[in-house]
Amino acid sequence: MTTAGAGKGGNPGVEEPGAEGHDGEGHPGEGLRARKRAAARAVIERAAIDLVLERGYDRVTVDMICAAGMVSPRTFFNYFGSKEGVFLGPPPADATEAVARAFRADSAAPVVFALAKAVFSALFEGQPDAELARARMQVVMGTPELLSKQNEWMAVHENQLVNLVVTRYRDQLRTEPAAELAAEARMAVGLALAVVRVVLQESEPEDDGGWPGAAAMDRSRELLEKIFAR
Amino acid sequence: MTTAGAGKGGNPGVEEPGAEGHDGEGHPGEGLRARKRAAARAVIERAAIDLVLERGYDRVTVDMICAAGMVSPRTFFNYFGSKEGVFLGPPPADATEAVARAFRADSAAPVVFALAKAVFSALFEGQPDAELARARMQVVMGTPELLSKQNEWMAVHENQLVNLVVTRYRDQLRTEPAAELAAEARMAVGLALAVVRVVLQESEPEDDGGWPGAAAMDRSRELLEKIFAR
DNA sequence: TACCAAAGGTGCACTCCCTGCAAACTTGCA
DNA sequence: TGCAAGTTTGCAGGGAGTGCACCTTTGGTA
Repeated sequence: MTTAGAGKGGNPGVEEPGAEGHDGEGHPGEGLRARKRAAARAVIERAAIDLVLERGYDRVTVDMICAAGMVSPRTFFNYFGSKEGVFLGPPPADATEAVARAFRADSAAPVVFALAKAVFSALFEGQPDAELARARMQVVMGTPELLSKQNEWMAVHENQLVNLVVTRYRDQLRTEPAAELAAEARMAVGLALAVVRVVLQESEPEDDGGWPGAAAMDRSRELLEKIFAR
Repeated sequence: MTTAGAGKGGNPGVEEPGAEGHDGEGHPGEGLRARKRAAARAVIERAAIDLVLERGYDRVTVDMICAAGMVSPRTFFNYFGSKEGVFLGPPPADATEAVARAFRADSAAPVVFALAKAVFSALFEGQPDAELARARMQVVMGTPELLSKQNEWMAVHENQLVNLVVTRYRDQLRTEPAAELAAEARMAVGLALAVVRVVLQESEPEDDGGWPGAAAMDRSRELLEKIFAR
């Protein structure tokens, strides 16, 4: 959605065939239709990731992925909406809610870290296949274009995150004028996303397998304090 | 550089005709050749910006810009390398050096703010025509795709910025192991870029005319302190 | 002043991403 | 078994971006 096409406008144009979004495998009793879809999806994703891992993002064409995944290009676009889509997973719509949930769940941590953690868990949750998730990560981290899209992803939802934070401020009975709170919230969100980006880049793909969890987060916290201590 | 083309790889492929980069108007005594180039460049940029302001980014095609700017599409790409290029200005290569200079120049301010300020000045410096610069800004801010590219721009050069910061740490006679310093620097850069992004978004296009200078920066500083005070 | 080599601009053909549309094919179900 | 809804696919086409060969303009020179 960056370049071609006449009347585009963004991921919204991706009207996935079935109803329930992006499952990893297709729950057993969901009808042949749904299972087939999920399977096809999985095959294509796998093919795409392997291909890119092997040849690099821009030496892989959509046609290649389709050949390997045994679908027509048209179907590919029906599923993922764009070449990037197959690597970045479903567009934010679904994910934002997850972030909100995670954020509200832990009201103890300082805003910035609670937020960062929430974004993280949203980024990694609902991915049943750890190996696949890691491979995907590796691809995204290693491809500036995709990384950039990831960030865009975050940027698009900055507003919702800001609202989330403002709400928390309100819950903390803070009484500054709305504009003040919003400004502070915006900055907090910016910082949180920065933390996410940094941690994401720190963590090498050949890690222990899990995703950068509390450990990395604590470390980044130390760093922040150090930076601001002077 | 996001979508099309076979063997691309990035802005690098933009081999501008002349030598000296992107002047706004062409210094009087530079030879007819250079002056013409600069003039053509200016005309195209102006046309592009006006067009987008009027119709929105993705309702403007490169062909339209070329028609308005009176050059062939091929020439357009020779000049700017991509549709985005005409709005984002010259790719980082030139700009990074400017950031480095600005950063080194003020060693008094805390790292994060010195860095943010430096990026700002690099972003806006060397643009003789304030009105044009503002219009460009307006376009970029109002177009997610372009905004995302801006960020990519920053991301690509994060490493160089990190080195810059590490060097400063060294100058401050800090003795932590290299890895430590690098990690801290990376985080600092991340924060600085976050500040830049936030300030950029805060400042509305219909501002007083200048670019978000020290004022906004000071404000963001207050915010940061507030956020970390708890 | 006429001429020439280099620099720059263009047209052309082609690759690639992506979309709308309608035909063909599957599946779920009565 | 038959049909309606759900899916896949082919086709045609638009828009970005590139390599290449050719033509025009400049800058300088004899």
